Amino acid sequence: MIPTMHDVARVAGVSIKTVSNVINDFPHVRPSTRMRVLSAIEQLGYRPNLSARGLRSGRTGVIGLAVPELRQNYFAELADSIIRAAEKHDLGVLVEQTSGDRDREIAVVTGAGRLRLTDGLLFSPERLGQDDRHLLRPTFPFVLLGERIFGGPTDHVTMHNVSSAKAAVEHLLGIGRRRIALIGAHPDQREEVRPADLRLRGYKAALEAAAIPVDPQLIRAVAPWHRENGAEAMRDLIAAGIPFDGLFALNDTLALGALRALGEAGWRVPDDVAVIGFDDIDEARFSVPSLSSVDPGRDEIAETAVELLVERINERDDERLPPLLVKSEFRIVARESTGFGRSS
Amino acid sequence: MIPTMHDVARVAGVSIKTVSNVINDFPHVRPSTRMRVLSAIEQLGYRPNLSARGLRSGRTGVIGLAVPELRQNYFAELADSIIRAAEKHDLGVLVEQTSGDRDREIAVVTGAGRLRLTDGLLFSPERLGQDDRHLLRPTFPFVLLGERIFGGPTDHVTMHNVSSAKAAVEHLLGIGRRRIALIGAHPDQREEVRPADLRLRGYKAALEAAAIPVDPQLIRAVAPWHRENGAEAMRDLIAAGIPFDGLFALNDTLALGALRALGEAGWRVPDDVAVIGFDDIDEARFSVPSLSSVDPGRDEIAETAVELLVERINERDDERLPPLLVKSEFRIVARESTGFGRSS
DNA sequence: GTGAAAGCGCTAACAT
DNA sequence: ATGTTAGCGCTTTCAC
Repeated sequence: MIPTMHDVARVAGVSIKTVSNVINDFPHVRPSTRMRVLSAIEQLGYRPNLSARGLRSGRTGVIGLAVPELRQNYFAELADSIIRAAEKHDLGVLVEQTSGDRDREIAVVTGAGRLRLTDGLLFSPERLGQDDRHLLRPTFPFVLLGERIFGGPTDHVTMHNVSSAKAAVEHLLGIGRRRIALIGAHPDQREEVRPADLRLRGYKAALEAAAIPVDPQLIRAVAPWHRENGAEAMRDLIAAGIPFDGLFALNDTLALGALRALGEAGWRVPDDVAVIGFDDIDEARFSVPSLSSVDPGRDEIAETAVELLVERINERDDERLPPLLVKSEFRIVARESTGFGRSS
Repeated sequence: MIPTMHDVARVAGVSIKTVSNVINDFPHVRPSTRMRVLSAIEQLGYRPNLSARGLRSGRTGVIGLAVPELRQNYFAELADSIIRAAEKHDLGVLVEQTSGDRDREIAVVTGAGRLRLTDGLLFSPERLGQDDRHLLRPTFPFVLLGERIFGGPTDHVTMHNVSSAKAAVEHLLGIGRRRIALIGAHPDQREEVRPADLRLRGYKAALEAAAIPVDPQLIRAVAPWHRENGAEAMRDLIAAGIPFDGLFALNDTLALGALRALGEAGWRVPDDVAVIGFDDIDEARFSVPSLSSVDPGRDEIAETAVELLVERINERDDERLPPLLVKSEFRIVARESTGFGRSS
C-alpha cells in the first residue's frame, strides 16, 4: 500500500499534525523531531497525495495553458517559456490544444473540459475574436494572451503589434527599399483587432510616414499563417509581375515559406528582395539566408503572464483589482535577409 | 460559493447519490429524475471537483509527459501528437521539461516533483542512459520513449533505429552516391545504445552491404544535435577538403544546419551533395531545398505510448504483464535534397 | 431506483 | 512544540 501521513506519524512516533508541519516547513518544529519525521518519510518512501491536498486547500499547483497547437513553432516556444516561468512558482502546466476549433476554445474559456483540475488558465485564442469578448468571464484566474481580443474583463499580456510592425517596415525603408510587399493580411480585409489587422496598420503607418503610397496589389491575404501558404502567396505575387524590393511577412513561418518560393524563382535575398518576418522563432537564425525579424519579447510575455496569473490565484475575492493590460517590449533583429551579418 | 453535489441534490430534490449516478452515466436512473438533476446542474452551473474525485477514485485523469524541451521541434511535434492521443482517452497532459538536466530526469523517473498529480508518466530521456536502467522502477504506470535505454523493466516505445538508418544510407547509395558523410556521431565513439550509436551502426551496415569501406574521416561527431552544431560540423568537413557526395545527418535539425553551411560554401544540393536527415519534422518539407528524411512514425509512437500507459493504469497489481517493447514502422521520405520532386 | 453514511489523505482550527 | 479533530467534495458500499 501507498503510505499516508498516518503511517509516517506512526513510524516517527509523532502525530499527523507534526508530519504536516514538517512537510510544509512550518517553523515551530524541534530539530530532533523534524529529523525523526524526515527519516520516517524516507524509510517509507512517503509522497504527499496531491489530490487530497488539492481538495483540502483548494489549490492543485497546476495551471492550464491552452494554445492552438504545439507543432506551430511560435506556440511550442511560448509553451516552453511558460513552463519555465511556471516552474519558478512551483507550478505544473497542463497543456491543452484547441486545434483551431472554435468550440474547443469556448469550452476552454468557460471552464469546461479537462482544465478544471487547474488553479488558473493562460489562453491564447486563434478563433475567438473581439465579438466573443463577453465569453471571457473572470470567474476563475485567467490571463489572456495574443492579440485577437482587447478590452475584455481579464488580464491580458500581449505585444506592441502596431508599433513593432511599423518598426519592421521602417527597417526595410532604412535600407532603401521602397516597394514593400506584405503577406499575411486577413482575407476579409476588415479592420479589426487581430494580429493581421494591427500589423497591417503598422505597415501602412510606416509607409505613410515615409510618404510612400500604399499599393493594394502589394498586400496579399494569407490564412492561416502556414509555411506553405506563405510560399504560395509569394509565388502568386511573383507571377503577378508586380515589382517589389522588400517583403514584410506578418510572421516568421510565412516569411520562411516566402523565402523558399523566392529561392525557387531564382530571386536573391536580400539583393533582389529584403525580407523581414515577425516573432523571431529559433528557426529564423538558421534559415538560408537567416531571417530578420521582430522579437516580440516572448520570454517576457511568458513570465509576465504567469506572474499575473499567480497574483490572481492568490487574490482574495474582496480585493480584486481591475483587469490589467501589459505589452511586452519588442526589438528588431536584423539578419542576412535584410543585408546584415550572420550574428543573431 | 462554488456549488457542490449537495447543492445540486437539494435543488433537484434528490439525494447526492442520485446526482453522482447521473454524472457518471449510471444506468439505473429514471429518465424524469435524470432530467431534474441535469437541469439543477445547469441552473447552478455545477462542475464536479476533480480533486475530490481524484482523492476518492485514485485517478486524476492526467498523465505526465517529460521531454527535454519543447523548443526542439521533434519534441514539440511529439508532445502535440501525444496530447491528441491522450484526448481520445479523455486524459489531460501535464508537460514537464527536463532541460537536459540529469538530476531533473532522475527526479522525474523516481516520481518526485510536480508530476505526482498524474496517473502515469511518459518519459523521453536525454541524459539518462543504459547505465541508469536500474532507476526505472515500475512502481507507477510508466512508458519509456526514445532510444537511450533498452531492456529496462518498463514498457518502451521506440523506433527501428538501425534498420531505418540503414535504409536512409541505402537511399543515398541508390542514387549513386558513394562518398557518404555522416554528422551527429557521439563524441565518445563508444558503441552504446544511444540514437547516435544505433544510427551509426545502420550507416556502417549499409556501406558494408554495398562493399564500400567506411572512411572515419567522413564520420563527424556532433553534440548536442542543434542546428548550429550541424552547420559547424559541415563547415569543418568542407574545410578539411575531404571529398564527399552524400550526407546522412542523424537528425533533421543537424541536416538543416548542414544545408545552411553547404549553401554558404556554395555547394549545390543535391547536385554536389545529396542530403538525408532523420525524424521528418514538419520543417523538412519547407526548407530550401526540401529535406529528405526518415519518418520514424511519430504519431504511431504517440498513440502506442498512450495506449500502453492507459493499459498499465487500468491494470490490476495481481495481473501485471511483462514489459513490452514496441517499435514503430518507419519510411523513407524522398524530397529535393536527394533529387526528388517537391511533393512531401 | 434511490437514500444514508463512511471515508479517501490532507490541512487548519483549536486545544494542550 | 505537538496532539485532536472536523471537514474539503466526491464515490461507493449497503440498505431500503
